Amino acid sequence: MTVTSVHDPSHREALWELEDAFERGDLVSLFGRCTVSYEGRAASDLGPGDRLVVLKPDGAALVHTDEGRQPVNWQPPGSEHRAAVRDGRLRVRSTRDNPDETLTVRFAAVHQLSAMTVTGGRDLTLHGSEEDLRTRILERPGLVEAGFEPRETERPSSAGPMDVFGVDADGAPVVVELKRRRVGPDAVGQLARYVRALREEFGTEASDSETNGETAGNGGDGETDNADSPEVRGILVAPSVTDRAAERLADRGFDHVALEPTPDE
Amino acid sequence: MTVTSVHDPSHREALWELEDAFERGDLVSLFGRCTVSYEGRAASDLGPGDRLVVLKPDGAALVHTDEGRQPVNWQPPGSEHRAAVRDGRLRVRSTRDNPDETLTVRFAAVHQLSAMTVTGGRDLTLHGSEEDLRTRILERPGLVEAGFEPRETERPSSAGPMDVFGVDADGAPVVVELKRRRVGPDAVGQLARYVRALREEFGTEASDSETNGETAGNGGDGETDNADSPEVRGILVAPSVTDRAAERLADRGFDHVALEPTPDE
DNA sequence: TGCTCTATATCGATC
DNA sequence: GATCGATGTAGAGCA
Repeated sequence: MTVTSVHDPSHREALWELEDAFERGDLVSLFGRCTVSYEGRAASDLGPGDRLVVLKPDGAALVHTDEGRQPVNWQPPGSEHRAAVRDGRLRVRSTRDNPDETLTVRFAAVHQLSAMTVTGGRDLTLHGSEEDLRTRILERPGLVEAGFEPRETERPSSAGPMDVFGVDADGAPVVVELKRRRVGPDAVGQLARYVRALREEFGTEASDSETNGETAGNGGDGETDNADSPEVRGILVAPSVTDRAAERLADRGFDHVALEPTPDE
Repeated sequence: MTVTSVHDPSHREALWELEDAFERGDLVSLFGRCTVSYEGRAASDLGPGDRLVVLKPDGAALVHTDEGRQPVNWQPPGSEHRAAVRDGRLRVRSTRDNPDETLTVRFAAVHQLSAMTVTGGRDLTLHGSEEDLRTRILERPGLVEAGFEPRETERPSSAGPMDVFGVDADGAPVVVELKRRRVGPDAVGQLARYVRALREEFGTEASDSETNGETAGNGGDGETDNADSPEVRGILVAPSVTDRAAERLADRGFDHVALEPTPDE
């Protein structure tokens, strides 16, 4: 059997089991009444109470109460677990460097200790991510716009790599920013940086009159020195946008295409 | 004992224990070989392997492998846990609405099931940097205000102990409330309670026109001799404050001093 | 409820 | 190692 389990062990018993489990590289689950203290980038203290402590062989440590998705305290992978008995009580300590951080759990009582040697897959296949959205657009560019032709993904620019770069039906360059979910104004800012970078790269001659029928009356106030519609277009592809984001899109003359990462059924 | 624990239970046995644990509002830890699937904003599948499943009475569900700080799959608080035996195997499902999401864990074998009735505190005091902030201020009172003199820390009052108590250049009493990070209106309320308590304690003439007296014009810097200014001053020391908090500070005639818990480099 | 911002964010890719 | 961007981010504050 790959699982060892002790109920209401003494502190010293718990220590033995813990050390064995560390040795074996087991995944440890520890129920008990304890206090927790953390010192590092910040610091925290947690008074006595019942908690679940998880110790992973990769160095991760988690302290969970009965509430919340997040652990109340934790240590990331790469930390080092040590256990000891101090003043007759089990103490579990997880430390790491850079930054120097220490998590200490002091047990008043250990209710249950279980350790499992883990076998089997740990690779998750996730669908519906931004990666899926990119794939979907590259396979069916018409979803973005009739006549859109993707030319490059992760195309570098002075503002960093853009998600998709291509040309529209008129041959005008298009920057496409992909978001897998509803977005706020920050995404518009990101798109704007790419577009600005490309305009600078292309020299930004003001030849224009692309007659973008859908750009809702690009008012004269927003742009710094581009009096006419931009040579480089920006399209934000996301399931939806916030009101504020829509305003900023309109200000800059960008378009929004409503698209989910995966087709709806 | 508040902990129940079963080793290598049958699927039906595990089901009973799980249902009892849900009924009691226990925190559940479940070791076993299982597959996991998730459907919602995205979708994912995880093949057979040994994992630790945590089920919380607030609806949170976590699936952990032996690696990483993050659960490989999860459900946030507010979800609903259900357990059943299908095809002779234990199935745990956690669902929520808005968005509609379902997490399903199908067990090939349950190695260990533990459930604990949780008692005790769950409130974490993230104090560390505030301690640093206090130290920093005590060592360099001028950071708060020119001429400020700390007199006492954790000075007791009817509203509880205040972070720092002192006097300003004019000898007026000052309550300093420390926060290690950006704060909202609640911190202003806390500061106000301390100030009110001190005013009562000092028997200060009831110039409690604090709500309408001097509003914004007072704050600033040259509070050398404001006849209207309250006898007891309040200063909130925090890296930054929300807009709402700033309004309340102004309303009460308190000051905000922007200060990080630790010096910036 | 929805929106915005912060986090001991975590995590991966890239330079 | 440092920085940048995505995340089923989670969680708090605020309208």
